[in-house]
Parts: sequence; structure tokens; C-alpha cells
Amino acid sequence: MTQDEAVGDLDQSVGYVLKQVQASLHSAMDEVLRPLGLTVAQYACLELLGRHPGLSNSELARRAFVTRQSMNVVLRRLQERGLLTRPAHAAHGRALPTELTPAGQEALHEASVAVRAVERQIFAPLSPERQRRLREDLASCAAAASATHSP
Amino acid sequence: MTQDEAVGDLDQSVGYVLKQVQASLHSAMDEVLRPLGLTVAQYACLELLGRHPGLSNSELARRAFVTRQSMNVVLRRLQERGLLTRPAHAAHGRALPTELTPAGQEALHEASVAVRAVERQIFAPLSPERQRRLREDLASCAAAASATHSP
DNA sequence: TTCCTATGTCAGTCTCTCTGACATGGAGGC
DNA sequence: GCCTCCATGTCAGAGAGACTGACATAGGAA
Repeated sequence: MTQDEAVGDLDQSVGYVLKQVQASLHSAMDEVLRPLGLTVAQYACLELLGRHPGLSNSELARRAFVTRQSMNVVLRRLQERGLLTRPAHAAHGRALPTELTPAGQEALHEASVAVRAVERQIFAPLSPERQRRLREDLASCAAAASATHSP
Repeated sequence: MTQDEAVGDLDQSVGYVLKQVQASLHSAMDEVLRPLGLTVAQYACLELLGRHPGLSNSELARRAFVTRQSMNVVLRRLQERGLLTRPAHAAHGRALPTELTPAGQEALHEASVAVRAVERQIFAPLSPERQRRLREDLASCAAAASATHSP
């Protein structure tokens, strides 16, 4: 077994380069979000809620591919910041719908402006057409992953 | 300012779907790496070293888009596991070249087999041709990001 | 010789991730 | 109506990784 066989053909690994792009995106996002008092995970959570108001802790966790406990911790921090609200009791069943507060909307907007600038820089090497098809390809994978994780 | 303007057109955000795919990949990788006693960050570090033997702590940190301190912590743990070695002193200058031990090579190989299976599943929705061009697009962004972060 | 940069490491702090466990609401079956 | 099961929310604890600030040292350039 040669060295190449030992570690596989990394040049052929989509996951490898995806991880690289994501790590650079993560670190660049962290840089612009920190002055706003947000972490990347918190921003991701606000984004999900901005997109789908009223999701429960469990549903948010599923879509973010983390456990209910992890998501609960993030939600708690955002709630303490006054950026979102959760009712004390559910109208029906156990699921508590989570909503952004006006302050949360404002924070999301401000953060999105900064994050969008970072994304433009990261994906600048690609033409708008290539960016569009990149998003399509990734969306196909994300959709399948969500289906796979469904109960 | 409408709701859509407030949070921007997330459907047009490459970063958003990239984060989704990466989160699902991360959680799936965590699942297969845990039985091997590795975390995703540790595996990423082994992968880098498998690909580029002899990199220093600082160089590894740069390529992984984290600080020297963060990388040092990951390296320490892998070193304690006997998966890599670092000389006590540098032959020249301060940079200490890091190398995988035979055990590290073995661990990387075993982990790569498991990770590769996870990647095949995640990217299954795409044809081989689409996977190839996805990797190309991402590689363009990763290369530019590395150039940007250079001192 | 002095200054500057790069590197490695230390200590501390914070966030986020997990597991295991427990309690509760509601649906479905009997 | 009761029992079982599933989904949801929350608690506690532990571990990993991320950062900042700081310090010491090697080597290169001026």
C-alpha cells in the first residue's frame, strides 16, 4: 500500500475543499460578527428563524444538524440577549414556536449585511453563473441530507 | 423596508447552503470518527499532514484558518495520542516540522475510509461530472481565500 | 548592533458540542 | 378510560476547540 493509497486521493475529495472554503468563510464571518456580539452559530440560528419564523427548538436543531441540547443553549443565549422570544407553554403539544423580536430582526439585518460582504469576497473568483450553479449543486445535497435525517 | 429586504434574499446566498451542507457533513463525519477516537478537527489536521508532511504549527493554522493557539491544542492532543511527532528544537529558525507517525498514518487511513463513505453519501445527488465541477468551483474559492490570508 | 517579523507556548475564558437522564403532552391502540 | 409510544423541552456534566493577551526566542534585514 503506497502513501497515496494510504490517505486516498485527496485531490478528488469534494468534502476536503468544501471544508477549506467553509473554514475560511467561518473565520471571516467570525471576524465581522464579533463586533456585533454574535457568534457564527448564533447568526446561523437567527438566519433560520428569519427565514422560517415560529420553528421549535427541535425543528431548528434538525435543520442545523445539531442536537436539541446544543440548539437549546444557543437559543437561550439569544433569548437572554432579547433577540428572540419563546412562549412559556405551547398552545398545543410540546413544541414551542420561536420568533425573532424587533431587536432580533434588526440584529439579523445588520449581521446579514456584514456577512453578505464576506460571502461576496469569498465567492468572488466565480462568475455569477458559476455561483448560481454552485448554489444549485449544494442545495441538492442539502435537501437530500435533510431528507436523510428526518425521522 | 420589508421583511425580505431586512434579511436579504437568502435563497441567493451560496454561503447559506454551503453552511447547511457542511453542517450535515460535519455531523455525519463526527458520527463515524467518534468510534475511532477522533474529532472532526483532529481528522482535518491529520488530513493536512497526510497531504503535506512537515508543516509547522503556524502553517497548519494558516491553512486551516484558525489561530496558532487553536492549532497547537489540536496538535498536542494528537501528539499525546502518538499520532504525530514534533521535534523539540528546530534545525533552523523557529518552525517545527510536524510529521505523522506510523500510527498516525494508520489512523488517517482508517478514518479516511470512513469519511470517504460519508462524502459519497452526502454528494450522491450529484453526478460524477457535477461533483468534479463542484470541487473545481470550491477549489477556486479556497485558493483565493488562502492567498488573501497570506501575510 | 538593533529592530522587526515569525514562531511557539502559556494561561484564561467562552461557546458549542455531545451524552445521559428525566418530565410532560398528545396520539393511537385496546 | 387506560396504556404505550413518540416527540419535545430541559437539566447537568464533560470535553473540544475557538479566541485574546502576553511572553520568549530565532533569524533576517537594515
